[in-house]
Amino acid sequence: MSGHEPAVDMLRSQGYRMTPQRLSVLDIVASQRDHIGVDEVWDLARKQHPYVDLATVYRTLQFLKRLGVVTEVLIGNKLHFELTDRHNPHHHLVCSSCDSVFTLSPDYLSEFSRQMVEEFGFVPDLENLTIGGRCLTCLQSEQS
Amino acid sequence: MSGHEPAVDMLRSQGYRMTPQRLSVLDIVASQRDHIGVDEVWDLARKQHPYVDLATVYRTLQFLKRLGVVTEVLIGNKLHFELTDRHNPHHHLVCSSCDSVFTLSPDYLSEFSRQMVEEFGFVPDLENLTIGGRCLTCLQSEQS
DNA sequence: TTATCTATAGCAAATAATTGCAATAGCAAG
DNA sequence: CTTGCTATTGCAATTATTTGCTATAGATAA
Repeated sequence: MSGHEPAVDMLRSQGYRMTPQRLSVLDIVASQRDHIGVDEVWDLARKQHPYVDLATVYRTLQFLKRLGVVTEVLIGNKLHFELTDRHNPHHHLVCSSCDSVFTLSPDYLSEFSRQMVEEFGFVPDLENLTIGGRCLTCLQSEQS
Repeated sequence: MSGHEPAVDMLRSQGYRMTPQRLSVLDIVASQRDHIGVDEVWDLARKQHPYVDLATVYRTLQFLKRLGVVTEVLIGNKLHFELTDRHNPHHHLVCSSCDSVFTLSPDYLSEFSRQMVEEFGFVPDLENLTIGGRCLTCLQSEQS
């Protein structure tokens, strides 16, 4: 009915519960074309429910992130989220000057990831990694 | 007298000012063996001055970070800082389970960095990048 | 020295995100 | 359908960080 039945079953089998609030947050993130800020998720969620607490939105997003359902992107100093795209995985590059977000093929970091695991037993969470820096446009428009 | 004369001159020549607060924060970070949390910097700074505002500590640390003098490390969800070590540059890997911090040679990401610049004109700030993930110890002690 | 310019500090308030606790409500079992 | 267990919510408070504004005080030049 909402298109998330497999996810719901998966949750239940793990001892988690599917609540209207969670379903709502998931639907909202899933229906975005792009990543969305926490406050925007909250605003949209409140249109569906008489009241949804902001803390619940935060907790739900972290919960879905832990399950790998959504991906976190740090823009400026606000958290954004997008539905994890298993068919088109990518990393995020964010310009600290203009907050532009660029997506990057995982190919660029797959060797790095492999090395971390192999040499140090450290499994990096590149899925939710935001790499900060300066984009071409901002670098060019900087006097020095 | 405090060992930061070159830095002070550099600041002044750029139009910045060296204040007792800034010098204090710099000294504190520089005297740590390891990275240090913002609140700890604040506590130590207040021992040197009758009053130093927490906002000043935050602003000073961001200021010094922008100049490349200190490096930011995100541990858990608190910012830590360490003196940038030009002779032994490194990245940080942080376990999201136990908050252990591992340092990593820049060699592992130099090729990646080069590619970002060359292919996208994006200059990543790997200096202040914290890579999250799970360390070997935590992975082993996880039931599943 | 003294005057001047303006970067910086203190302060208070705002913003972002997290957390503890008691009440509620999923959901599995009977 | 009812019951019981406990995951999850709402709520309030807390923590972490940032920001706007005004007064202060570095630093340069007269």
